[in-house]
This record gives sequence, C-alpha cells and structure tokens, in this order.
Amino acid sequence: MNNVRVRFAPSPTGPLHIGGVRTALFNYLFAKKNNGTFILRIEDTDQLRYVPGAEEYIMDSLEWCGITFDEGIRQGGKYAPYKQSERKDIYQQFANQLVQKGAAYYAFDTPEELEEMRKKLEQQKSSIQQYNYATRMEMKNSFTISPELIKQKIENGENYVIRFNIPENVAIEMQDLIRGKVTVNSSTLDDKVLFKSDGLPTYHLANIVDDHLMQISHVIRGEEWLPSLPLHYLLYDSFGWEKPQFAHLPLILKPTGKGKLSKRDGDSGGFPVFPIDWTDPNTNEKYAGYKQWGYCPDAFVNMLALLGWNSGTEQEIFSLSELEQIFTIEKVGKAGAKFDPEKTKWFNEQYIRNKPDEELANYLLNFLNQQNIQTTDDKKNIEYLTKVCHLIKDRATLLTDLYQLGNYFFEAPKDYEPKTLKKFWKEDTKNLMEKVKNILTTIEDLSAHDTEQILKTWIEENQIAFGKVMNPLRILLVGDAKGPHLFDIMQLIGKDEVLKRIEYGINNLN
RNA sequence: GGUCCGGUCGUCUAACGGUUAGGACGUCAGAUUUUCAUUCUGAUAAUCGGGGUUCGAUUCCCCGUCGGACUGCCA
Repeated sequence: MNNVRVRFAPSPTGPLHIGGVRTALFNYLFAKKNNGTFILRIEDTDQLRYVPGAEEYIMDSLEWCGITFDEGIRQGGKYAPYKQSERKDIYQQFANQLVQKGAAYYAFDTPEELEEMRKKLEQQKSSIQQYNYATRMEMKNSFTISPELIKQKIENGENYVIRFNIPENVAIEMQDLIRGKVTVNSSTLDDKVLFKSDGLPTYHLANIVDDHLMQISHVIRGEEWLPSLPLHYLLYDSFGWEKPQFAHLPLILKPTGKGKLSKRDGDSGGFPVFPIDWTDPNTNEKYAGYKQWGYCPDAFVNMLALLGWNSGTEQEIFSLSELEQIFTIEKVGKAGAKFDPEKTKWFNEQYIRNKPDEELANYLLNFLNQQNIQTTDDKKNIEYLTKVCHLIKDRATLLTDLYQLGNYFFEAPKDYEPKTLKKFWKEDTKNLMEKVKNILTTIEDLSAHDTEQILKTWIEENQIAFGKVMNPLRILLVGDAKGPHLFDIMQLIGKDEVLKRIEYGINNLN
C-alpha cells in the first residue's frame, strides 16, 4: 500500500484510557506495517470540555508505551499546525462552501427551542425525533427565513450555527475494512451542526476537513463513530473529495457487568484504566496508571494488541517491533471485547520473567530510592540487586512486587509470620538452630553449593527430618515460609547477616 | 423509542461449508520442591434460539432474542 497516512485524533478532555491507547496502537501498527506515516492531531474544538494537562498526558502516555509519531505537536510536520484550535480559520470557509452549494444551511434555534422540539416529538412518540427533513421546516433556519433576513441577522451578530442538509431517502452505502458493507438510509439521519455559534467547527466538520487536508488515507477509530459514518460520507461527497478508507474498531467492555469500559471501572475492579497516573486538575481526583502500578510498557502494549486482534497463530507474546511486522486490519475482530485484568497480570508476569535481571535491578534501585527505603549502601548496588532479582523475579506479578518479595535481602525480618512460626517452631527447634549456627560458623563464605552439601550431610548423618531444620531456619532468615532456595539466600545476604539472624531468633523465641 | 453494529468455553480468541470445535487466561487436581512461587502434566468448560439453503452448517440467508454503540452548538 502506498502513501499510507493515518492519524490518532484524541480530544484533550481528560486522560486517555486504555481504549484510546489501543486505538492509537492499532493506527501506529497499521502505519508501521505499511511503511506509512503516523500523525497525532489534537481535536480541541470544544473549549468547554478542555482539560489542562490532558494534551501532555496523552503524549506522555503514548511515549511510555513506545508508540511514536512521525508528525504531530511535538515533532511538527508539513501539515502543521496539528491542533485544531490553531487551525480555526480554516474551517469557516469550508462551512461557507457547503452553504453556497446548498449542502448546508444557517440555523438560529436556541438550545431551549431545540430541547422543546425534542421533548414534543418524544411525547408524540413520533418515529422521527430529530432535526431533519421532517422537522426543519418548523424551525428557524434558511428554509424558513428569507435570505435577506438571514443576512441581516448574521450582520447583527445574532448567534447562528451551520447545519448539514441531509437529503431525504437516499441509501448510503458504506464500506468498512472490518465490518464490510454497511447501508443506512439518509432519512434516519439528522441535520448535524457543522459549525458552532462559538466560531469553531464541530468534530464532524473539522475531522473531515483535516483528514482531507492532511491526506489521511485510512481512518481507524472506535466503533462509537460508526453511526456518524454516513454523515461523513455525505460530507466528503458534498465537498467532492475522495474518501479515505474506514475501519471501526470493536469496543473494549467492562470486565464484569455491562457497557463499555469507563474511568470508574478501575476503582471498583481493582485495576487501572489509564496508562499512567492522572490527577484531575478540577476535582483533584486521582486515577491510577499501569506504569505506577508496576506494569511493563511492553507487556501492557502486548495485552492491548491482543484485545480485538490476533495473529492467526497460537503465539501470544509479541514485542512491539514484531507487531509492526505482522499487524493486519483483516485480523481485527468485530465483537466487543471484555477487558480481562487477570490476563493482563499474566502478560506482565511473562515479561518480568523474560527481562534481564539487570534491567529489573535498575527498576528496583529506583524504587528503593523513591520509596526512601533504608538499607546499607552495599545493598543499593546494581550487582547485588541483580542477584536479588534473579532469585525473585519468577514470583513477581508487578514490578512493584519486587521489593516486597525480597525485603529480607535488605533487612532482617522484624517479626515472624505467626502461623508459620507455630507450625514449624517446636520445642527442640531452638537446640537444632544452635547446632546449625555452629556448623555455619565453620563454613568460610557460605557459598550456596558448599553450605548445602555440608548441612545436608549433617542432617542425614543425624537422621533428622529435612523440614525440621530447613523450615525454622527459613523463618529466622526470611520471616516466613516463602522465598527462593534457602542456600542461595544465605550466600547472598552473607555469613555475618545469617549468623546474626539465627542468633536473634534463638534469643527471642520460646 | 429510532438507527446501526455485534453474539464460539466464565474471559480473550482459532477453525477454504466437512476438525474428536483448537489455543491462552482463570479455576480444579496431580508431579517436582526444605517453604512460597515457578515449571511440568492432566481435568474443566463453548458454537444464543427457531427456521431455511446444502449431501453436510460455528461458517451463508431470514426471523427472534440478548448485548453494545449512537441518537448534543461533546468528541
């Protein structure tokens, strides 16, 4: 495919949630796969819903995911500006063009009048409850007001909008890359506002004008836009422009219950819906992000890619660059997908296990510093942390688990898990630990291999049950019946520390 | 209410009109293990209903049903 140009066009009305990220991802993958250009365009034509910081949030989030743009706010491009509020002047002339052609018209109805009309139609249980061919003759617009008066009203500075003149009873046949042919009769459509009284275009106008001007070849967006596709078709035709190809992605649904995923679902469901943390500047409400929860960006992206798309093979783990090679629109499903927090965790586990120990160590070091966790300098050291991560990464679901899972590598257990203690600390245990301590004292550096051999030999020779020694020893060193191979732990934390912990236990238990 | 889009294990999904309907997550069981995990093995469970078309429908068509989206001077 030549000259593929796709855009992600969010509106900065709040943080981007995972549905939006997935739309961006699919656009990005489609562009990469087809050697195309990926564009970010900010659709901020609604000044009322503008949220400060949202624009930055969107860009930062996608950057965290590794989704990059060829053209956009931060990188510029020859179709700049990429923000609709900065393209304001462009839209009016196009709206006027449509009016001149008779494809659009002026309307002067106030919000109250519109509401009244809708209410009336609803009460009448009319089959048509819209501003269209059936009702427009009863409203205040170019059809009911003389051209002279219209001109005068506009010159007087009266508020007006420009509406699209939807034709009556025309079959609009559309093509969608995911759904195939879709047909709608124009009589079921309404005369959408194209140009608002505040001097800005609505989404419908701005999106068509900009897609045309920016030479967009494929429009890949959420299914919620499918109902306005006929309008967009009509708009392209009215301008006499060639249409891009369209693909409407299935929605991401709530994990439980009904409806599409919304920002509130995260709190109740115990999982983030946003890529990174977000604080609403107006209400100060905080929303958690995948990044801060401890998800790896590549795992997050991998999970998203498989929500509504599949490779056709049984492979499920894909790097971003792999996806760039194999992504196709044809493999995108039609049905909405319920979001699955459990599977998301699984993806993250897979990624953590496959990451180099050192990379995890860097994360952990950062974490220790950020959380201001006190430990000795020799422990806040990449080499040491790398070994720690090597031992514990199989147990982690989130990156943030890493510290909790290995806290005994940084400090002696403060107290012992009561149930475990009760289970394994018996009357003769203290004695046994005393003996173990004496043996360990004689071993030079507590290397895992040597220690294991020596201790095992001693246990066998004395015909003691293995668990009778190892379990309480683990409690003294770790504080609980958990964690990696005990001899590996001993080697890592070192002889002094091991002896100290055993001694403390002997002195404080029973 | 109207318009449109969907419906395969609980969830994500695979299956030129011909498969014992496959995989993954989850759950359960077993194996391994000094513990917790990991890992391995096994089990579990699905074509929304009714009509067609066809030698044969998960697959194509119609109806119903269920679910979703849209129905703003929001995007």
